[in-house]
Amino acid sequence: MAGTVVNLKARTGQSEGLGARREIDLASLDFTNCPVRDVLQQIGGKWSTLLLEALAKQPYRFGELRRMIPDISQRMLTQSLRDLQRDGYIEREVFPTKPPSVEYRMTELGRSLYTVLSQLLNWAEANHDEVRAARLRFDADAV
Amino acid sequence: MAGTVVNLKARTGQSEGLGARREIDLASLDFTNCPVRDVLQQIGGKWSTLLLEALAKQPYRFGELRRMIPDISQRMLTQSLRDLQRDGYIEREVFPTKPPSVEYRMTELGRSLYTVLSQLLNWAEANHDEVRAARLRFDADAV
DNA sequence: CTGTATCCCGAAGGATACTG
DNA sequence: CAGTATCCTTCGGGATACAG
Repeated sequence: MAGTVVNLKARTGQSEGLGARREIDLASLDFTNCPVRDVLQQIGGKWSTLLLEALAKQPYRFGELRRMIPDISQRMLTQSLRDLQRDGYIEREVFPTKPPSVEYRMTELGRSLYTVLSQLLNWAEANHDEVRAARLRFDADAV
Repeated sequence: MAGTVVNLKARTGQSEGLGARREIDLASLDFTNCPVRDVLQQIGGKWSTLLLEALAKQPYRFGELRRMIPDISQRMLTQSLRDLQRDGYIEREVFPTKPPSVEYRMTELGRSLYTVLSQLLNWAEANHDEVRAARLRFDADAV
């Protein structure tokens, strides 16, 4: 089972020490190969999960996605799709039609991710009210 | 099952239309009550999952967390803990000792979240290599 | 239709100093 | 010990215009 302090150290790019006695070495913090952050940073983007949700259902073309998410800018749609493609979550196929058309579809890796990601999305939806209630309580106490 | 285009519309703060025929109303995009983004924004923070992982294991005091994550600034540690507390994921208890000590512990809501969140963290750890490989391939093709 | 290229702004986060 | 307060930098992301 993951999720212990050992993983914490892995997250900050450190190797685990010998015991609990030794203080951690502050130098040489790399951060570039923290697996969790490396993945979460991507799907933590403003539009990533939205696109994954859409493409999990079926392939879509650029313009279709654009219409489905009217408040995304063209720039961010392109960039988000590129990033998802770069990480191997989605594929891009160009059809050499008269006006060129491009279709995006989810890969197996993407589906694998979406399987666990959707659990989190469902949780968020299901517990949103409780979170909002907690916020109201907190803000009230803070006067 | 959630995670369809209907949810997409919910994410952007819209109510679902009557059918696929009608174009969505571009006006009145609220965004403040998009459940998924409302929750994901929090745990998408740079230190949130790290703190949740630590506190999922056991309660910790401020300084302990600080030592466990040496590259977090005091400012961000305070703020991240506050935010997690505000959303109801963790509790803060002050012990009126000589130098005051404060302990943070996970709530039931936090454990509930962490149950599904840890699945995602495990996935990230397990598939990190594949993601990195996909990136290398993408970057190579792009010349 | 599917993008690139620029410019720009606000929010996230780091460094440092000070406090009960 | 456990924070606040202030300043400053970086970066994600929006608006707009142009292009193949």
